[in-house]
Amino acid sequence: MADPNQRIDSIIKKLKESSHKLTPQRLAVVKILAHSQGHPNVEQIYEQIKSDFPTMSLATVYRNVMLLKSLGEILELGFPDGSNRYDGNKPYPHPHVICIKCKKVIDPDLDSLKDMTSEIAAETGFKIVTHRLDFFGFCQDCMNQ
Amino acid sequence: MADPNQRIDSIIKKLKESSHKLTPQRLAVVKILAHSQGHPNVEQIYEQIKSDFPTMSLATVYRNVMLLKSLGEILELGFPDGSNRYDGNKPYPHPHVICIKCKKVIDPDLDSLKDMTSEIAAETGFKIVTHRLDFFGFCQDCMNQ
DNA sequence: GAAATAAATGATAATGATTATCATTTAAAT
DNA sequence: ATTTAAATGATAATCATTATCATTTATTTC
Repeated sequence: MADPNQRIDSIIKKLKESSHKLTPQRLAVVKILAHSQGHPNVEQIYEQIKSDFPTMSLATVYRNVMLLKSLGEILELGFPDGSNRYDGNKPYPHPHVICIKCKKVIDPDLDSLKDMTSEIAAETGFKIVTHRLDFFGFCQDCMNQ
Repeated sequence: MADPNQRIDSIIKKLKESSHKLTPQRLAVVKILAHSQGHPNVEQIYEQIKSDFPTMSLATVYRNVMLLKSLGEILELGFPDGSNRYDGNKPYPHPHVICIKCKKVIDPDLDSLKDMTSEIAAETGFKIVTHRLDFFGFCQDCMNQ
């Protein structure tokens, strides 16, 4: 994965460039997302921060996650079941594999991922902006139970 | 697309097999989904039925759409923005192209759609059950404005 | 470093899509 | 025609997210 400190620095730079203030609450959200592996949701980010920052408000987590998303620094993963998870490491479209049971989300390597986007654009006349490719199933841990 | 009458017959058969009653309300929902091209949402199904069936309840549309989904006769498309649309013609995973502006959803032909599922299963150890492949952009109509 | 100010925060209310509840109605079996 | 389990209509409850607003604070300016 991307080096967390590098990610943190680059996000802080983006925040300053867009003249946003660097509050302790904001920095806490940035740090968690830059270090995250498991694609956390807002509630998980909130709980993690609250343990050493008890005055943190859930609304503030929502606001900062929204801001980082609008700056293009994190990727929002809205899933078919309505849940939202966030990827602070690779803020660009990439495939995901989701366990239907334990809800873990992983980033697979996919060699055969051709440039389907250009084929779609040619066939439909759309100007394609982004895409989603998600596989749903059961992980090995959940199958062994 | 699949022949609507064929779809209606096959859905009715499924309903009878699973001993569900065939009410006028239920049949209206089935007919609209079997004839639909544009991947309607629940509200659109409801509005369309209400015009010649004014006592129709929104809750009944939700219930029947849910039932048809659980019988595997329609495909629910939950999108990242939280919206839900339904495909009554091809109730199996297939790619979609979505216009971000006018929200139209079309089913493209995609030659290069390899069997990525087996590659993912091999790499991750997951037992893959389903997948989603969606492209988001602007359709030609919306670009010409 | 103190004052000024626009932005951020915390607490909570509002929203909107979906689901649950429950009394009444109805499809289909007997 | 009678019976009964299922379906319906109306509406309340839910839950994640967004909006509101008074208060606090990071950063700029002197």
